[in-house]
Amino acid sequence: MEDPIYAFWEDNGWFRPTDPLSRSATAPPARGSDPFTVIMPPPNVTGVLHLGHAVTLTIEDALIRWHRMLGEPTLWLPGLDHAGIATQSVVEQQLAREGMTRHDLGRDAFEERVWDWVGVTRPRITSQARRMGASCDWERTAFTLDPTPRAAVRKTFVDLFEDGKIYRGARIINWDPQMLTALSDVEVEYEEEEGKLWHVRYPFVDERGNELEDGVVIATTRPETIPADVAIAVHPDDERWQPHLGRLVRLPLRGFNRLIPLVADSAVELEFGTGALKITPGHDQLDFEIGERHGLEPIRVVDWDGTMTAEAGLYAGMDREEARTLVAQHLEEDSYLVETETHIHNVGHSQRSGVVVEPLVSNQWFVDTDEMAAEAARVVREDEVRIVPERSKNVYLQWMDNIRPWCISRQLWWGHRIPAWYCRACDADAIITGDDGEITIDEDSHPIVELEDPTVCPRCGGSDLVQDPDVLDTWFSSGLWTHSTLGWPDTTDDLSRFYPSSVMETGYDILFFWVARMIMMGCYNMGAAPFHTVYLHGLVRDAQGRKMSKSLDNVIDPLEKADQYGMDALRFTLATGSTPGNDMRLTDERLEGSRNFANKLWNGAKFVLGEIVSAETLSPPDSRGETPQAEGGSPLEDRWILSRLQAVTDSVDELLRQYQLGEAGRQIQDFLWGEFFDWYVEASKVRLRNGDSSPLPVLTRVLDGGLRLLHPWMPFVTEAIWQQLRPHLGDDADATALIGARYPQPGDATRDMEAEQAFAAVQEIVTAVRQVRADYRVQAGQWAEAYVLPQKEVASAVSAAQPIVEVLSRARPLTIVGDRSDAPSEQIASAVLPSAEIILPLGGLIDLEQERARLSKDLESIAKRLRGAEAKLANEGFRAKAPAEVVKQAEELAADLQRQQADLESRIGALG
RNA sequence: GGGCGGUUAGCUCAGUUGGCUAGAGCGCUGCGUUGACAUCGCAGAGGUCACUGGUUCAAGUCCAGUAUCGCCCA
Repeated sequence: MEDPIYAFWEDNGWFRPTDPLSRSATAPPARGSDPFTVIMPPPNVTGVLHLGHAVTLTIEDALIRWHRMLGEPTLWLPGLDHAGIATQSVVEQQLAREGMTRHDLGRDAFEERVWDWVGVTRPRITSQARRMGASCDWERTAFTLDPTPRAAVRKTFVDLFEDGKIYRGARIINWDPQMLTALSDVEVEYEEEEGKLWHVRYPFVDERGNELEDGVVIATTRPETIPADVAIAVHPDDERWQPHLGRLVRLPLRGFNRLIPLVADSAVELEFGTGALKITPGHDQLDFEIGERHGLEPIRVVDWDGTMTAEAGLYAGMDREEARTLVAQHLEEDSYLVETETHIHNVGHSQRSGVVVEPLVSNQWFVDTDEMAAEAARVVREDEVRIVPERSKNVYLQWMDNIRPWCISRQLWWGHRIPAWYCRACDADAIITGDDGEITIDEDSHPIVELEDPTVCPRCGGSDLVQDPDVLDTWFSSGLWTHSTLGWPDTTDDLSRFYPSSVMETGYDILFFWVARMIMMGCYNMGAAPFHTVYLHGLVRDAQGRKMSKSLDNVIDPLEKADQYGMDALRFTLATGSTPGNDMRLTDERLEGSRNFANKLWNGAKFVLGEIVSAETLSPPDSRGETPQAEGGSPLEDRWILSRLQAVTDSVDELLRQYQLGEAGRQIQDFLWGEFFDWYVEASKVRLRNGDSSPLPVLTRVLDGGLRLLHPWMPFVTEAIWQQLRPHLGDDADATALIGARYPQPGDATRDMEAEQAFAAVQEIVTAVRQVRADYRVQAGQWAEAYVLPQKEVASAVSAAQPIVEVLSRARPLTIVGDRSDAPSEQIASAVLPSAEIILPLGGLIDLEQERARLSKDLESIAKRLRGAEAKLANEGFRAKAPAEVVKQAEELAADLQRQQADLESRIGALG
């Protein structure tokens, strides 16, 4: 059922931003009206659709469909991300199965191989999005490696370079020894692990270099980096070491005779370990900074692949872990190890490969983000960009305010190649060719960065140029996504029309990776923040609340669930399962519930449609009346349901404006199931069975309204039903498809509070009669005589609704009386309600004791509530300070309860 | 160490300007195949809203603190 409907929408052009007034998809785009625009977070091109995507697509599609139905030109722009490191590693794994590495293929052949793979995966991921029902404009689909996004990357890089914000240099970076690439700070995930803290004594030496008995004891978690130590640092306020500052200590490791100074630096934590810190600028960010302050050159002892370098002396060639153990053993044997304690510390792991990240000094490209971050913080702080949920604003601002330079170069082959060239003549020494023929660029080089590929060196005029071998961090191009997809750096119609977009909807887990970068780069390139609102959804977890992961084998495939329960059910479950920013658990039970709702809707609609069709075979459509309005003379249930439709319409509008999609969806469900099907449809049958077709316009109208309201959540089933309903809508058929029909609006009708109150009394009476029947085990199919004594306010409405009360409560004959003496008083079961008293003469079924117990129980609860109400009214403060309306309500309630209490007491008294 | 979030019925969760007897779905109990629907209907049981204190006429809701679980950042 789903695929043909999707094709029907797409073929008719509904996914394009269209003229809101025409309600036909083929009209030219409207220029005047403000569009509603969402740029879709581009899925990884080699990935498969997972639940994170499913949530994104569900929420964005709901927002888009809502705005489309509001008549705004809507653009939802889809795309795909080349996902450098992820895609490259997938293809490298394929090669590994063939017994090859990328180096066997060479760079160009490897890239071709990846493109081949992308050719396979690209259609897969988009067809999965289509299955979800995503009503995005496929004609505008963008890919991060398309010409326009490429040009955007090039232009941004050049601008930032010329601005002095992009530079190349040797800095300490996070190195992934498995993927063999640098990472940015946010790509490192910290995990608490139990490790050891080794306390090591570094002995002082005398003038001749002889080792002395005393020394400085430091605490370290990484003894294998001792060969890279260049100093010992203590806090300047640490009085223990004041007299010793500047003295030398000896590196306490076999094969080393290095003497290093004792320096003071306020970055040293007095409380941690022994208060003294070994300084290893080559393998620690903090030490690197301390080293720079004291003019200490870093030494690199851990190599790119995680083994020890030649600088590590006799430990060279060993793995990091192996060296650690051996160094510790040697320190102990040589009596430099003072103490070993277990220690919980945070260890950084590569987000991609999971291996322990090695901080090391490397030549990389960086973006100095300080100025961009200041602006990106400002637009959020001053609410030019609003973040939902509000609390995420603080998280964002805290990150922006403490931003550090962003390492953007990656030692990969798949991605945007860094647009920098080097002259073989000028930079002969800096261009180093490795054994494999691949080059690396040393620090002392002179990159040529221009908008067009350079052909000659601007300094020497030489034409032998080589391009930087690295590629850019994928998030660099993702950061431009809000405008590169619309044509930037060209000035296109789309760019002027759709930038900035309306809402950026994505998971909170990529707030820093992506949202932050988009705001920085959008402000930088476009001079305006890229969207007005950021909506962050939570993570989908499994039934136990665990994060889904391949290693836990608890990954739920959204499409498999859609096969099982239907796409509408999956979407409804995801959309109503959480509130903004909060995680949700996906369970089969909840999916079943949503499926049941879709099924209920289908069956209910089947009934309504059946009635309409059979009535029309008897009388032609022309003879039917106008669109029903809730008029005074209409039957109570008609007035009630039309008013309730308006009530839920008002509420849904308000909720959607506040991005409360979940609550809005639940309310629509409650309305359709709990009010329309459970009450109105059942009530309508009374007249229909009597050959009176007057409920049909109301059934039609309310079903139509309900389908419209629900469409953004359950597009397929609502469209399928609406297509059947449309021929019967007359003037209300305002579009050829529900996807383009007008969304119900506040102000479409006025509420009829009188009808709502009166029908509430009817519901109360019916429920009470059913309850008494159930208590006395009256056979479900059997009619039972009943009397109703309604309160004055609702008496006429209840009388008018008598046939309905009769059928719904299966009470016949049902007598409505004005006085208790008009009803029987023997062998009766009774109930006292706020709106009425009911009496069922059940004859032999009545058990006096049971009846006494029933009424006493009711009395007890009424009495309890009355005491509460009276206590409230007795409070002088309440009368004085509460709003008059609230006091009045309380008084009415107390009076009501008093009456009920008295009635119950007299009922019990009458039992003897 | 800093910040954020959760703690409401057996389970999963709603409850956003403080004002009804705190709701829903699932599960549970009883009845039921009444001409849309058993993927259903009707009725019912079930909660001192984590704890302590405060503000207020009034607190699940606001404030402070505690406990506990989780997340982010350092």
